[in-house]
Amino acid sequence: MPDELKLNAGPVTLRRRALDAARGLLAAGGVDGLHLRAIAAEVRSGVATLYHHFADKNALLAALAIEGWEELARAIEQAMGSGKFPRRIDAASRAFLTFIRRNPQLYALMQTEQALAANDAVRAAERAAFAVFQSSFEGDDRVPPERVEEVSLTIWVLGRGIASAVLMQGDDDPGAAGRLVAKVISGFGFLLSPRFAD
Amino acid sequence: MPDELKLNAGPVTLRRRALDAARGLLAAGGVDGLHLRAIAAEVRSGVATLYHHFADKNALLAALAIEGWEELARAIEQAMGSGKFPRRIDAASRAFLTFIRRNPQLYALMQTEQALAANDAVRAAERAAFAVFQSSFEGDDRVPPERVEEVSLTIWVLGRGIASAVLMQGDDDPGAAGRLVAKVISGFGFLLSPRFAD
DNA sequence: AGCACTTGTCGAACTCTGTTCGGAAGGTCT
DNA sequence: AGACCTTCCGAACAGAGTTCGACAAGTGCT
Repeated sequence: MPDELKLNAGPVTLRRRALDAARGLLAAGGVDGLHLRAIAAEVRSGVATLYHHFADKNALLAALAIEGWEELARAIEQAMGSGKFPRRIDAASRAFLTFIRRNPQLYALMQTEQALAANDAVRAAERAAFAVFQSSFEGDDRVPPERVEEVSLTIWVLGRGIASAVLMQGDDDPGAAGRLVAKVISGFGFLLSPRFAD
Repeated sequence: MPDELKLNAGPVTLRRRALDAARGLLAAGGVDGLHLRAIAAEVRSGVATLYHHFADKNALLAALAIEGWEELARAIEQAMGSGKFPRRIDAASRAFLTFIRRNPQLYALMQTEQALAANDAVRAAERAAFAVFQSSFEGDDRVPPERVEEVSLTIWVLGRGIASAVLMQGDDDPGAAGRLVAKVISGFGFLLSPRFAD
């Protein structure tokens, strides 16, 4: 994680360091490889100390997920403003896929950790990220305002599916993930084109 | 699980009973609530005994997932042959969504359990199920043969995304899942229609 | 200064998992 | 009868999250 991506300013508390360490361990070993004792060792504290900064392990994972959604939202926002794509939805979608490719384990946590499904704060952060994504359709004359929600939701959900499929692929073939994404995008493009006459 | 859905014939071995018990516990409490001791208690055996029928817990989960993919493949096949929909892809998609709605926890295991990502047998079962799904496009004149793979993959992945989104929703609002699915399908339909001019 | 209270810290212990070990019971060959 | 294999199990082990009780350092009040 380069410094310029860290918008987590403020004092470097133990909580902050623990979250950073957890993020590193998460990227290295996935959720299953993320243990409190390892985090504690990384920040040179006792395990019990972590419980003074997080209610329990789920709270720590939730904090991680929330920061993930916020980061994704910022990435989408920034991509939309960059003007590199003629259509903002294309920039937003690309930012989404880039985030997944760069933070697969973090995104897996954000998306599939059942223990976070009941966490209101996490879901609020996800809704906020989706709202940013949805805003990429503003001013797009191809979809009328009353359709924007369902259309953006469809693409958002397709993105979730792509992430899910990519994550489930083994790491044996490094190019497999890229080819899979390319196929899906190509297939989607065909379905959107007039060649597909319903 | 009604009896007519059980195509797991053969002798009622302990392995078979353990899998059935596991499936019940899975549906009740999710993967996180599935413990070997609970399974052992359910089939009235010792925990160690389970290790004579499964190499470890992952092997048991893998067996569960494989049966899930096989069951999904059968459901899709059956739906395509029923003729209730004019287009076979519609029947197949419907069967997919029905399976997810009826077996959310099992599908979550099949789709997102990282421990199964490296299991070849599970992934082969998934590929087989996808092959059945893909066959629903045979004879569909809207998509040329060379496009069938990527188009069916796109819809398959969209289904994964829907499942993922539904599973992440809390259980607080029972109708939320249905509304979400409806929105996505509606949005997808709009994108496919000529009204969406790219 | 003295005292109470809060905060941050930690080692040790507890519970609950998956897992392994050694042995017992029962069948099937030679 | 003896050797072997399969199936079974209680007990113990190791590794996770979690809780407990205590200690140190600061802060505010008298």
